[in-house]
Amino acid sequence: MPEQKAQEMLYQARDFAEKAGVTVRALHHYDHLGLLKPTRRTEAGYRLYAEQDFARLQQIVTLKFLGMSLKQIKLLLQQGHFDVLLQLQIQRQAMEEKRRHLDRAIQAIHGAERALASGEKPNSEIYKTIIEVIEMQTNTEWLKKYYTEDQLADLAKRNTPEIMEKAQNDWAVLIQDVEANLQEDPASPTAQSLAARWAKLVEGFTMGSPELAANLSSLYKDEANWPTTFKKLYSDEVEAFIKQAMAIRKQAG
Amino acid sequence: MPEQKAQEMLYQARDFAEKAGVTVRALHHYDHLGLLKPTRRTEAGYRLYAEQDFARLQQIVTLKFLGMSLKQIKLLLQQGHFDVLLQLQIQRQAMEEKRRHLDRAIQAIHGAERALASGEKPNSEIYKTIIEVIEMQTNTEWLKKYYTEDQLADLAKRNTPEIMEKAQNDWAVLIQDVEANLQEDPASPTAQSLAARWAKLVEGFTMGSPELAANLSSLYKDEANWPTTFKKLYSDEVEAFIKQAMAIRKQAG
DNA sequence: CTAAAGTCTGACGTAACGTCAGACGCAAGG
DNA sequence: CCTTGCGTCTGACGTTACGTCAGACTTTAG
Repeated sequence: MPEQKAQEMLYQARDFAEKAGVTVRALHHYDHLGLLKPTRRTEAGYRLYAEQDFARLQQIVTLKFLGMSLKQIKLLLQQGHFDVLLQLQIQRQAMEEKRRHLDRAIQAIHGAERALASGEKPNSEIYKTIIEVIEMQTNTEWLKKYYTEDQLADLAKRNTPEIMEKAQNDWAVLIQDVEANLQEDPASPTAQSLAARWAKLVEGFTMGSPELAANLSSLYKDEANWPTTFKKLYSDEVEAFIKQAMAIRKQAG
Repeated sequence: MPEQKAQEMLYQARDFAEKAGVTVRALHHYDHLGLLKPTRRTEAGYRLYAEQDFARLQQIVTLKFLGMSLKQIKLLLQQGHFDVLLQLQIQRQAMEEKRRHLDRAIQAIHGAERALASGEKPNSEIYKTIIEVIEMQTNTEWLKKYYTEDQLADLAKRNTPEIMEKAQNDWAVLIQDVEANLQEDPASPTAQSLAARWAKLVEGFTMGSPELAANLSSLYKDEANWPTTFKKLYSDEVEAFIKQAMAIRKQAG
């Protein structure tokens, strides 16, 4: 229950905490760190927070959402905002690196799930399979069988690591979506929309170059020689479904 | 230096650690936790690791890469692999959530950077601006001015949160790339490739629907009424450049 | 034999609170 | 006036995965 004190609106710990979506214990903690001291205390020592405290708490919560440590936050808030932006940019770069790590881990699990689900690997080799997937992510030697050095260099220049990893994820999401819609008619709008996304991803990789498209095609035909973990990026059902949908798309298109 | 002991190859702490890319201290720690005990000890108490220990250490490192805690790893390794896959899937979901959080934070910083760089907001309002960006991510009320409920519902159904966030990021990356190539001739291959990516993203949003494309266009024309943080997703220079490149693209294509 | 390196076992420090525990404050009912 | 019940306060320990000493050995090269 908020307290009316003359002109000022004061909040007790619990109300104040709820208003900002944090716990009372967190308030204690911030107080302890000198990060946010309540405006006033009652004689008995109860913390009383005012509106201005709320603004500060907002900033703290926000910066925490952005991944900053309380120590950094304290520094930023006490030394004013003359380099907050720079700090944020540094912070962003750190987070982008974390995201790359997460992406690789997620992809690795996805890859292992597929390899094990396809039954080509026994469940007992789960660890080996995961390690293979992880190594495949950083080792692209095998691609040289299908592309010239020039083409790979060109791809590498155009596709930064971030874009590559995002593309991998795009594929994973799309394949999931397709799998969830295998019962659809390949001519249906849903299927056609999936086909459109598929075409878009392929084009995103070849970037309109017919040579690349040709090599990509030869790569896919040579399934027998792929590294084990690349096998079964998608199931035969998915392949068949997309093939049909694409045929209809071309006809319509 | 590895020790030759009859038929067995034994490694001392440091060599073993380096072989696996961890620190000696980490080995102590794992030993302490009972996660990885060395095969043997010398009389003086020096740890000696064998090949079989290496396999186990590999698994530990791998699962750690996948974001598991040592406690979880210990459980998994001791109870055999009969539900490792399930654990991995659970783990993946947790990581995907972390990824979403990271994405939102990164986008928020990006958004604030743009808003501040464009000079429409004074640097002193940096916190307010960030909060606005974060709120805009979860509040799409303003879009209703341009799309019908039906269209928004349709978009929401087709574009899961993950896809939306990824798309936002796609745009950010592309815009960065364009900015880095403003000095190019809009007819150059580089520029045309950027234009292709641009068109692809637009199509990814409208999914081929002419109504959506029309609404998107009207949204962009009504720049004056966008929420502040949506302003200047890209600079006027970028807009002009892409306009030219797209014109040439249409002509050529 | 000595100095330089490597190893061992504690033990404290880190980040951001969660979770008691023990003591006190405050308003309402008996 | 006293008792409940609920809220708050101040420690203080627990958590995670080691990093970083510190003090005492062991091993090895010269």
